[in-house]
Amino acid sequence: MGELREPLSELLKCGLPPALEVMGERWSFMILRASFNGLHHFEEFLSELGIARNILSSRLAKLVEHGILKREPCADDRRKIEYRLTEKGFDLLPAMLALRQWGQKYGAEFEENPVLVDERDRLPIGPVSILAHDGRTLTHEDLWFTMRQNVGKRPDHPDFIALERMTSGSVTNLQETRKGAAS
Amino acid sequence: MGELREPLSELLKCGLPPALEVMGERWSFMILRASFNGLHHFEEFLSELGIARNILSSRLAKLVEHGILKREPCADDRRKIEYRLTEKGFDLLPAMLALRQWGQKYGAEFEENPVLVDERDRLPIGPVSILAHDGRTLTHEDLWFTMRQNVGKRPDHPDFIALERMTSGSVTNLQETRKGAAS
DNA sequence: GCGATCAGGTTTCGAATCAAAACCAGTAGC
DNA sequence: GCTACTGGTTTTGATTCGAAACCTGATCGC
Repeated sequence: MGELREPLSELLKCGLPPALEVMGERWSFMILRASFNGLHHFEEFLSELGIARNILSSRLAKLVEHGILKREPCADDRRKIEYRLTEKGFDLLPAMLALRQWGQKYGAEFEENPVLVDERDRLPIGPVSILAHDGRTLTHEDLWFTMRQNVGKRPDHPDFIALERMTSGSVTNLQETRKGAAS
Repeated sequence: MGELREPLSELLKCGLPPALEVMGERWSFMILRASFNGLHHFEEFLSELGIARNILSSRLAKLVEHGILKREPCADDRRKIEYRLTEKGFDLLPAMLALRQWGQKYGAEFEENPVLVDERDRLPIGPVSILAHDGRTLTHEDLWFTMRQNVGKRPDHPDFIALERMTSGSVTNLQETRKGAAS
């Protein structure tokens, strides 16, 4: 990703802070992982994760509040509550897997077992990847930032060069360029 | 992912806990994001992120300790210290982007600007994806768990059916099967 | 029906973590 | 040698975490 930068003033203005508000807290990802593994009940999470009771209670409440899990009383036994992933929750799978694969690559001394496979051919899945719009896989060296109105413009475009060389000082100019182009 | 489960006893035995040991702490992902954006110095992180001084200090130390950033004194001004991403740090990009895209999709009311593009055609990147070994993109509905020695076996294999129907009680049996097959 | 048990919580209280502010130690510039 | 800058540490209070005890509404056994 070279020396390019996002405008520093916009560092907080991206999807990361809202994502971290829920998933940045301790145990959130572990609870999510347990959910992906088919756990649905309070006491299951409690005994499998080794989390404290009150913390589990407040985490589940927060995950429900943010629409990642849904909470519904069991039909057959009304003492029980079912916690199930919503679509929004399932959408966290790439993030969870990417983190897990990274931890496996660098942190773990053991082999995972069982292993996640593609249902179709039952072969292990590949690494979670960053894709171009046409499906090529990209690395950090293939990525650049550009202002929205310059998407698709060739790198010899003046705004582009400005962006590649972006420093703290050049940000203001670029912001002005943006406003000018928009009006 | 249906009703299948990983053996519950192995819930803790995966890449997630080691990954969360570093990246699960508050600010770790924000510091990482700032690093991807070309910030290298203590005071830069401090003023851009709005993090407390002592916390930043201990987070940077931890990220360095875990080999995600490297810490080296500046050649020209020995008051300054440079924090730079290592290869291990760059490998967190898919996880960070997946989280960020999720936050953008569900949490943010604003459009991101600037936007991440593919260097080659300057078009915005696609979503971070789970890939099969042959490059097809997979959703959670395409994924199954299977024991390592059953990789590639057709779904009509007896162990496979056991796995698809896996419940808390059937885990023990499967573990026995595994041991039997290994010996 | 009634006591025992179970699921899913709250409450309480000590320990660890976070955050704001003040202080400190090497450079660097002049 | 004086001052400012960079990258810390220390101190102190607020927040969060965690273990254990307690509570409330089903369900079960009889």
